[in-house]
Amino acid sequence: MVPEKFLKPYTPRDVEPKIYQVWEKSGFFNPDNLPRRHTDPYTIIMPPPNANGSLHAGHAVFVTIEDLLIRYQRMRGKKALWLPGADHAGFETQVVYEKKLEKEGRTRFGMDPEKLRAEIMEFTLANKSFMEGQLRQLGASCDWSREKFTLDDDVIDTVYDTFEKLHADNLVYRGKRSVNWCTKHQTSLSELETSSEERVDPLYYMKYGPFVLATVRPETKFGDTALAVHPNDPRYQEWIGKEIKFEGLIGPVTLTVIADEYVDPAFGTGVVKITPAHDPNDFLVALRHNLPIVEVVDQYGKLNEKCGKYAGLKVEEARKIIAEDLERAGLLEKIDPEYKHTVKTCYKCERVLEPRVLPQWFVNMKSLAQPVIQAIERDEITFYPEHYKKIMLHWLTNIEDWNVSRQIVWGIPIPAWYRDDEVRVGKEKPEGDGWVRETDTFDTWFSSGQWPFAALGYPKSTDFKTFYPTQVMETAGEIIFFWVARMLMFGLYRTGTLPFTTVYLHGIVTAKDGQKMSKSRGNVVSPLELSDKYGTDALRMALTIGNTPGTTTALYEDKIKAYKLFANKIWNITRFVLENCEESPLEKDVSYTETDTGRVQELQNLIREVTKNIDEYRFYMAGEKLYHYVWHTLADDIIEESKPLLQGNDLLAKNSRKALLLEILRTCLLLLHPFMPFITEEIWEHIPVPDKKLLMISSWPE
RNA sequence: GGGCGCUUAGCUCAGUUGGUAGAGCAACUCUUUUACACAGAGAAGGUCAGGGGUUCGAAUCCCUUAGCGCCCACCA
Repeated sequence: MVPEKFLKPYTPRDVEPKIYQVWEKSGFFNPDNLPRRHTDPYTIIMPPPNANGSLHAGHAVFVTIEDLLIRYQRMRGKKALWLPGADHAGFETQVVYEKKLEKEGRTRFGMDPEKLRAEIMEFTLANKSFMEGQLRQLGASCDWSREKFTLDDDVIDTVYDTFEKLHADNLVYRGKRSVNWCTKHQTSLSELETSSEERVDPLYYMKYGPFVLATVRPETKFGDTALAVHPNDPRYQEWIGKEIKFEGLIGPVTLTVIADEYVDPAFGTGVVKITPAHDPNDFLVALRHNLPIVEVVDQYGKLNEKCGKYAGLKVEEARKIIAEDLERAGLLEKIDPEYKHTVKTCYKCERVLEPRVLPQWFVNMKSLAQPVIQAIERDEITFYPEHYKKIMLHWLTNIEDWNVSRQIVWGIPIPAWYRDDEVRVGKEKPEGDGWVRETDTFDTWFSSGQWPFAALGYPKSTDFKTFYPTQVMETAGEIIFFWVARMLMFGLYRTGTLPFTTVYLHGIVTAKDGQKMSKSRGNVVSPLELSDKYGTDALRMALTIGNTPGTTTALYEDKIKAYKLFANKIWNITRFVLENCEESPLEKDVSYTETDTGRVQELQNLIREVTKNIDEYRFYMAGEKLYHYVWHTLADDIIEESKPLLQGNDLLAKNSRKALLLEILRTCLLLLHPFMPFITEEIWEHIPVPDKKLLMISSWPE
């Protein structure tokens, strides 16, 4: 009897949640529970989604690809572990939460840090559990029993150990450096967390005593601590080392003229005012020449008390007013009104960042990068797509020290203590009185960068010994520097072994018009809604086929609809096979006709091609081949030619064909399972299979 | 200022080491034949951005031009 459900179109809603429960109850997501044949470990560490909202299309891509890999390897007999996680996502989450506070008419500033932290924790944990449900809906066959959160105690301990080791190795230091400060978010940011924006601003030529010099920021002049010229500039030789005195806007000014290679004689007049507190280049000059650092812009982007009557003005207002006053005082020679330059902005709020000199923690990256550069040059890491190798090498080669201090509460507190001029690193308060704990937290990527070994319980756990290094890191190309590069460096630094040897980078998912999905454009599609509407299998196929590594992929409903039809096609093929082959003898008792032998060979070619394509990370091609075979070979040709055979009188041909149809269907389900796990498992339950077990742990066809 | 990617059928994109151009969707014609109308059969559609070169042969390799997009970069 053909089950009644096959007489109706396929309805994913009735099937998917039920099937996921079957899988989860089976325990086979946990590699420890897999049958004995699963010996060699195969590990993927899931990029932990930020627990501050819903899963988006990009998450659906990683679930699709990583689940495909894991299911494939599990079927091939690997001891497959896909380790799920959730990321507290420091600054990102804090920004999301601040927006929520704003909507409620509240603000984080002035809030008790402990209370704020507790509130964000509650928010994050709620999102985390919500997202876990969504990952299940997308069919993720990950081992929930091993799920990690980036704020788990053991993870924090590992992060602290790394920090202490870096400190002991002189690879981390606390120093006053020029950092990128966001006046809205009230924190410093790393170089990667900045964007740049091209601007057209006036370039002011100001008179400084005997000199004229060009600047776009006249408002920082009160923080000047020197003037600089190029050491070989013939125009200014006599001034080098001399002091100049002149009357400024708020009183007399005395500045020494220094010589530094940094000055470009061809720009402006060849004379630069050095304002170390508010310009990163000037800061470096100040370090070389031991210049004082005078802060005149405060943390809110306002001029401070050192600016006389201009105190309290915002930078932008001050600039205009000061330019006018300079003009009136005859101190402005000219203005170039259309000077093109770029400014650094906060990648979250797009406000112009203020360079500020603050005591912060920095990681010396050059020595961490060096061994990774060598490993990449020796091709110990394979990148998909290939050209990321070059991009990675370029970035690692030009890497700078990394500011890991953030002035936000939502993060792992930096384990450091201060007393007068003393600095101690460690989780516990040092002996003695007067120690004050650091209030800054780590850049979230500092801990994320340690995720592969931290999540596996380095150094003591057996999981670490069994599952590290992992096989492949699959993630978004846009976080290659933020995350992938740091994992390689920290992984090698802490464990002596690269955390993975294959990096697969998928591209951004866009809307059909190729535009990036964003709330403001209103073109965001929710993968969960699409899954509800068309089924997860269809969504996953749409995200697999036509999706090549490193390039953007357009996701739109028509495409998903096509794969919903494909699911239905498989459903109806099954119905045909069940209706016709119920009393089929087993293959071993049947000898195939010549035609059917040809069909078996054709099927074997398919197996070979699909296997090869998956092994070589061409999932889109494997998926397309399967789609094409199932629809246009199996359904259109084989089933059509079977009809007269099955109704005819040639018993040998009939039995051969029945056995063939069943074999093809079984093989297709096996091959399709990593792509469309739900419908294949559901059908598997209803067709005759010798020694049947769950499809998810059945053997991949050879 | 460097670096990278893309440009193939109306739309979205494949095309693995060079061997007579592919898929899905859309549009067209026919067909309700007991797996499926969430279907089938058939036809149509491209000088593979332009130009040059290597080769017996190039969408595929090299050079070049143009358009689009991205990343990196401390010049006031």
